[in-house]
Amino acid sequence: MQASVPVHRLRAERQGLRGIPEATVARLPLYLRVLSDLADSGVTTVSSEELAAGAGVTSAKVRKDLSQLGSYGTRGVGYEVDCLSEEISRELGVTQHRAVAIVGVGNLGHALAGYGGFTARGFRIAGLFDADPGRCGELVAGMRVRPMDDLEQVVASETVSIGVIATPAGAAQQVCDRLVASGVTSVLNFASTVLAVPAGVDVRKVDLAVELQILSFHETRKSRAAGVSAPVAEAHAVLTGRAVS
Amino acid sequence: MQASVPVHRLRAERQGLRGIPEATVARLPLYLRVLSDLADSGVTTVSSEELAAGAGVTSAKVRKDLSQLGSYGTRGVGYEVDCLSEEISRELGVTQHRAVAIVGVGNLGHALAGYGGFTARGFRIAGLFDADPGRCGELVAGMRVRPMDDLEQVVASETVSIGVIATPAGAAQQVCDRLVASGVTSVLNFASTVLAVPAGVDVRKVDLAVELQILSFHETRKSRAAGVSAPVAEAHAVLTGRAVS
DNA sequence: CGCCATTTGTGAAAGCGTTCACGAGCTCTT
DNA sequence: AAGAGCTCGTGAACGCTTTCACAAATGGCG
Repeated sequence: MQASVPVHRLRAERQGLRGIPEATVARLPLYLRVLSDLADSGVTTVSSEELAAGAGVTSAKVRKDLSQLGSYGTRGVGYEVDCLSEEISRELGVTQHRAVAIVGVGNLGHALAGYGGFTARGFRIAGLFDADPGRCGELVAGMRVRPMDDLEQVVASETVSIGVIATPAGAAQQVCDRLVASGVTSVLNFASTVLAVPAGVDVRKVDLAVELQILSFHETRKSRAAGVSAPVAEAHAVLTGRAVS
Repeated sequence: MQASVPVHRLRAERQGLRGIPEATVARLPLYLRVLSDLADSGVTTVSSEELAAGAGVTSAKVRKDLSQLGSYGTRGVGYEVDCLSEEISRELGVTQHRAVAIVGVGNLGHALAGYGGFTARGFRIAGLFDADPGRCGELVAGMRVRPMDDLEQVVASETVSIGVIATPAGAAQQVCDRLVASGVTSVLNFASTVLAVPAGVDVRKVDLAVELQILSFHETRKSRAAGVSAPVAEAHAVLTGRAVS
């Protein structure tokens, strides 16, 4: 029952051809945002040090990350903003505007639909769906909420590749199954449930309560430390410089 | 400018006394949720295997994680649900209901205020704040939106330790500074900016656009693999079995 | 009571990710 | 043209995380 499937060949393939480490992939969007801001400011070149400062990481990390994509920097000068930006966008696949379906138009679904960051970063909301018939037809962020019955048709016709689940936890798995069955191969899950998906489908989970609990842990650590010894609190501060998810 | 502050003593302290690894801390909330569900179902004991299935991790991880808190399991039997649940809650510091301040009551702020998961997991919303005077006084999730001027007073009188930033990126740093100056030592940042904070303050960042971009990367990887060679796609599928954040 | 099935707890090993340190290469100045 | 100064790219070292494998401990059963 241990599911120790061939973990061997995995790395062989990953490192072998075009193998970019997960940790690097998670930081590429950060660099991309900084580059966008720089481009808007008219800056044409940027050093790894500056890029690092903007993204909240170390310059060594920036250089190593970018070296994974190839050599797009110039020694003694830095990176060309436009060129690098384009390169990262291409690697992330955000040049082709991907279609996204949002399921569940409650509080969170509303927020997601109205969130400008999605469209600004190369994503297009192909549809909003809700199981509640009373909510269907409602206008949210300029789009009409559709019934769940339309899901399959929209996913297919709009070639939706990413599904966002913003439903209550109880409905999440069922919704996920329908998304996957319709052809969605990536899921962003806001419900506090672990989703079971077939191989080949990616799931990322965002749980707000978890984030708060992690912060809470460090809070209690800080108060404890304060009552015991000062250097602990100090050392802790250093640790928490990185604010990655 | 490199900020290579004493990274030495850090681990010395972390491992030394009550040093729980970050990776473990990030999973404790997952276990806690599963335990809550089990308790609601009337289950009294649980094995590492079951707990692992519920949390979407491996059983080895569960055992190693829980062993960090001490020995709360019984060999041959498993863990006692109530006992373990209490132990984790205590370690995370969610037994004492922490006060949270939410700044920025736009789309996202609304969603956060109305999100039941916060109060259900031991957090209390001490106040909603917005810079827009037109929005102040408005009722959101049964609470009145307060002007930013009230921030310091509320943080102090309600002993708010966690601040949630749901403002536009432009205002985030300024809001963060005010929160920290008022005494907040943990920040959950939804704005797509890197926040500068003094030592001793924790920041966690949640960026929805980043999550989508990471998924987009894997999508392009999948399509590329499909067009190039089959085994790559297969290996990738194995990789993505884990759906952790 | 002794054995067997079960499951925890944990060293040891392997895998990743980060940091360090420095050579390589570019630009500019003299 | 040569040297100085800067910054990228990268192998090597280090530390954290995960995985593996198994001894230790428990409960049940004959």
